[in-house]
Amino acid sequence: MPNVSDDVGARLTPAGRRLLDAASDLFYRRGIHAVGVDLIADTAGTTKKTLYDRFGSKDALVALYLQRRAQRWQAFVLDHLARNAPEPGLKRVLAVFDALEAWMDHYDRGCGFVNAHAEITDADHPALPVIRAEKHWVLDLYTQLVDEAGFEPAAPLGRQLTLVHEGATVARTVGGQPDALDVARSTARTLLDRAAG
Amino acid sequence: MPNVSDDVGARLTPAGRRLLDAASDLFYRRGIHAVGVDLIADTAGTTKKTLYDRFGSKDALVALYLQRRAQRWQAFVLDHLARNAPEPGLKRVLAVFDALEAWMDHYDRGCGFVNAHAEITDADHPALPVIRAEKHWVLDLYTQLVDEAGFEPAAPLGRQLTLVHEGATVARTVGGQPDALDVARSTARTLLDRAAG
DNA sequence: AGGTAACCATACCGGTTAGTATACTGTCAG
DNA sequence: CTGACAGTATACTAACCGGTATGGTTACCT
Repeated sequence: MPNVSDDVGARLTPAGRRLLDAASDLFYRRGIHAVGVDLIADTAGTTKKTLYDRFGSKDALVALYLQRRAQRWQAFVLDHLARNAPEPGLKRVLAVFDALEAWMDHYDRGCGFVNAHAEITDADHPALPVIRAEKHWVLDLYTQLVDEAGFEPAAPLGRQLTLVHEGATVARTVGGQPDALDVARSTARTLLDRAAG
Repeated sequence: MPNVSDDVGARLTPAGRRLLDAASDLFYRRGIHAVGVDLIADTAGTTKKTLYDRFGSKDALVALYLQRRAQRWQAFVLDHLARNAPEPGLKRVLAVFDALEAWMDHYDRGCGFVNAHAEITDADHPALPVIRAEKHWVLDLYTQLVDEAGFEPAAPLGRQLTLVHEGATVARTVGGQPDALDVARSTARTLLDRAAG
């Protein structure tokens, strides 16, 4: 079952929170390599000293940025499902695509995890497990929702819907197709319809 | 109709060719921001002077890298189709996913265009039109193949298959699912089956 | 013979990179 | 009272960034 733990930034000091907020915004909008620690410290209204006292390294800060982003994204989806489609079934599965569309209305630079993965080449980077975990969470979410909706076996259908989900994200941002999520929903409906038939 | 023009690097001088070769490999494997012009020149066994004499700027070199990558990818797909599924029909549509899988056997860092898009934030960057064009080419390819296979209307089905295509690329690399293309093929088969029914 | 394109080598420019060092101020708890 | 913690401010390192400048050497073309 998808689970969302406590907020990553909950135990941070005020300056630490400002740093993580500034870094998150800058990393997502301008990329990781393009944003230096000096800019992060200046934007947060503090100093590099405090940044390294709190987070130890830029890589750790990057990992924390993605960890908190994953938590917020997951909480957003679960909240959307609870509000709009609380009962198991086909409608609840399709509501994930609505949640993705609503999420992307606030973020126009695509998937922060895919983007981070593009910039990280070091196999030991602490952000890599976070990225993998987020992708796994989406797969598990679809698989579980499909299972709860009564489809059997659920795993293959969950994997198919995950492809559509990721493809829609790329098509909308990189491909420049504003209505990519309409296509995704129609695709998902067809796949679910077929599996039910 | 998908078209592939002459090789981008055809008119380059020997040193220019070495520079573009080195830059292409480095940009794809390590990312754009992480690779400096000094490293490119050293790897190519030449100097920065020659790099700027030939290409004018790093941005222009990036655009050329993506342009040539798009040409090679497109030629690879069309060649694969001509060899393995020369006749219009369902098999020819599905063969694109085989081509994608074969292509990705050589490249383990995902879609170079999605990765480049993640690093480029300047709206005036000369590489952006190249990225858009590549994504558009894939969409046109699927739409045309579906049309030639007799599906009507072809456009919606082409868009659906494009989502599956992009999603499989992300799932295989970022998601760490080695068999993502098996899922993509089964998904595509279902969608085509459904549209034919 | 003279021009030109291609190339190599080196040095330089101002600015930025991640990360560390030093020194000082405030607050709060034992 | 004292030590620990959070913070600010500034300076510093050594390396790297994209881009430019200077100067010289081939080779080919007219």
